[in-house]
Amino acid sequence: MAPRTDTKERIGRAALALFVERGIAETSIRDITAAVGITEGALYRHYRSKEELAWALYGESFEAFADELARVRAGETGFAAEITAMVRTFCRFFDRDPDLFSYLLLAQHSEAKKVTSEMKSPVAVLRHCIIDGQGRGEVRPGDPEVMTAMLLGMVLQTAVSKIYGKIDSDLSALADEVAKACVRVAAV
Amino acid sequence: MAPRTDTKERIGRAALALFVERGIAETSIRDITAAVGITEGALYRHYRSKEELAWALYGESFEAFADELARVRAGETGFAAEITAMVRTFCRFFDRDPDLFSYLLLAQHSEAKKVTSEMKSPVAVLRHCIIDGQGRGEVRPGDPEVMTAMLLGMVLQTAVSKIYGKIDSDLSALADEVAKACVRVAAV
Amino acid sequence: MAPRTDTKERIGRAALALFVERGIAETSIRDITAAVGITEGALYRHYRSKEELAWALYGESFEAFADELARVRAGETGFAAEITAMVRTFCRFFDRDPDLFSYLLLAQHSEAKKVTSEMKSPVAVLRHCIIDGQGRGEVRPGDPEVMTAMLLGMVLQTAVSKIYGKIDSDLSALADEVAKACVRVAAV
Amino acid sequence: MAPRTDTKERIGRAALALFVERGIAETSIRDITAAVGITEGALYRHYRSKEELAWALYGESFEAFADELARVRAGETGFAAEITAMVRTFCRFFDRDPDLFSYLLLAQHSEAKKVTSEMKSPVAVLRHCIIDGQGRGEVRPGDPEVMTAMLLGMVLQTAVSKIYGKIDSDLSALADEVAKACVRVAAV
DNA sequence: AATGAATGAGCGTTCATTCAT
DNA sequence: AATGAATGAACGCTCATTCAT
Repeated sequence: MAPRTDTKERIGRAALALFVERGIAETSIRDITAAVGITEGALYRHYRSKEELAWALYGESFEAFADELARVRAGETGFAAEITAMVRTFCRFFDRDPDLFSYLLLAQHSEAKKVTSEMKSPVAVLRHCIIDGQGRGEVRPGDPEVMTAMLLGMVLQTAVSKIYGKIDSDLSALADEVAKACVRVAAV
Repeated sequence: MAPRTDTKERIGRAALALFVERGIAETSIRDITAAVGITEGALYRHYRSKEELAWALYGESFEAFADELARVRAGETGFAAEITAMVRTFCRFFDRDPDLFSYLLLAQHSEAKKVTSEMKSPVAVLRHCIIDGQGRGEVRPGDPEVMTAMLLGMVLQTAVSKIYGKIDSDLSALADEVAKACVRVAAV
Repeated sequence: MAPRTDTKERIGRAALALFVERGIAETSIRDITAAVGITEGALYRHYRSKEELAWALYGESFEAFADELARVRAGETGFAAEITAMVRTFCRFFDRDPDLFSYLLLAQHSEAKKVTSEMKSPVAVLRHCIIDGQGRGEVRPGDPEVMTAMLLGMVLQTAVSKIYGKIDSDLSALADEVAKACVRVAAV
Repeated sequence: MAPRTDTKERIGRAALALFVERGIAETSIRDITAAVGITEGALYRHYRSKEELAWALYGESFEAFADELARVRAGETGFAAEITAMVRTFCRFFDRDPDLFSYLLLAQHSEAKKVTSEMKSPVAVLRHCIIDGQGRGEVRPGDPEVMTAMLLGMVLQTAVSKIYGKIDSDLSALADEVAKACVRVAAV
């Protein structure tokens, strides 16, 4: 069952890096396979199309991250503790694999449309945290969608600034600062 | 001096709508000219290339919005009043021209790289507001870049949620809620 | 309304010759455009796809020939006279444009499936001739489909033999011989 | 000496069915091996190339059928008896294995060119039958190639009509009708 | 200003075939 | 015998752009 080669993974990593650097549409199959050191036809043994490749990279990480986020949240009690742990998880994810995080950000405009309602979503985990917090009276009332957007925005835009080189430190070093800001925004 | 026709503007509007709907790379010159009702060659009388078209749409609005934001900020005194007025301006801009706002958001990954330091930038206006607020002791100390990212993120991600249909109300109706959240995050 | 160039026609002639010589699938767009002396992209201004090109070449001639055949038949009275005139028309068509005739023969396996029931068909003209002849008692009774196949086969296979170089003379020179054979097969 | 598996035969049958259904060029090695349930490389243990496969399928049956036809003809005396027996043989062949018969018909345009003069050919058997009939004064004089084409056309086009579903009955049920038509065409 | 035919380069993809395992 | 990853060449097609009219 173990694959005989790691070509599929090498294609995935090369594609990820190029997609982030240039954009998906601006990256050709030839670019990817040249980076891996294989010919174009070889890619199609591992991915049926460029679209499937772009989606596989997105969907797999998207759900894996949603799982991790849900697990982390389940280990905490109370809104403040939950959101803090989740922000730390976002930041650690970014620091560990900036390309992958950037791709998830970048691909929002193309791949996010293909996310089905059955799929686990990091945003849904955050939204549930907020809704449950509202239910317990820990989070300000109001449209949870708006609160979700605001907290998410704080985290993601910080990551964007880091990507663009405007922020020097690791995101993990800023995690508690961002988490506290989230609490100030959301807590009653 | 008056243009004999409004073809250039019609190209701009059609391109904007298509760029937002499908993405820049996924929109062809043919798509645009077909939408306008002219032939492909005609576009090149008005824009020298697709790249120039995409950039003109971005850069012009980008600077115009920065100007408006700076003007609005200048009409207020104190961080809370300034940020509130600016958030309202963001929201009004979105409600007035969602396509244009979306384009500015979407084109971040491609066009934003071409923004020169001499150009006026909405983000710079926000950053100066924060730095000045810190100078007056109204805004929490710390890396202003991080605070800028957080406030910007709250506004932009709310707009993204609106674009994706997760939020029903006008953004303007949410402006004060978002502005207050910004104050909670930033104020000492 | 007159076309400014004859490129579309030149593409059609070149494609026809190559399709007949090598087969449709074995002829590439590059083969065709190289034969015409244009680049590949230029072809697509005149035909939307290779499939449309292959079909246009088939369908147009198919219906035009059906029309001619019907007209010729209408000018005669009685089965023998009708079939004789029609066989002559087949033969004259072949001699005038062997490539086109061959293409109609060759494309039977691919293009004929796309013929809709609303389209005029040479075979239908022949079948009606036979059915009407049976109605007047001039043609042997029996499944008209079988009789149609037999008469058609005599004409077409003679053309095939001519294409393969087994027959030297013009097909028109053989028309009356084939027509008489048809009468012997079909007449009561 | 006995083959350990029947893979080669299974490849041949699958290829035949697909070639007839879609055409040779439109059928890929993958299509064939997927239908058989083996991988692509495995096919090359049995056939050296796609071309050889297509040709083997054609040539073997072509000569085998020529043999059968010659044998059947040898069992009869006189043109009418010979042609009748041969037409019956054609029809029985069709009814027994329509895919194979169709393939022989379809591959005329590609494979027939590779038939060498040393090979036995069904058409040659028919032509000899006609020439000998002419020699005995039983068959009308004239270019035997034309007569061969006409008789062959009657049989083959009837088969084509059957393939296309225009004729319902078994071809064998029509054999005597076609044979009599052949006699009317050819006999003095 | 606008047309529309044409260019030339590049795209995503498929294919028959090879070969180490 | 069979696997399946890989090759290398070709394919149909689209694109941004140019230019004679």
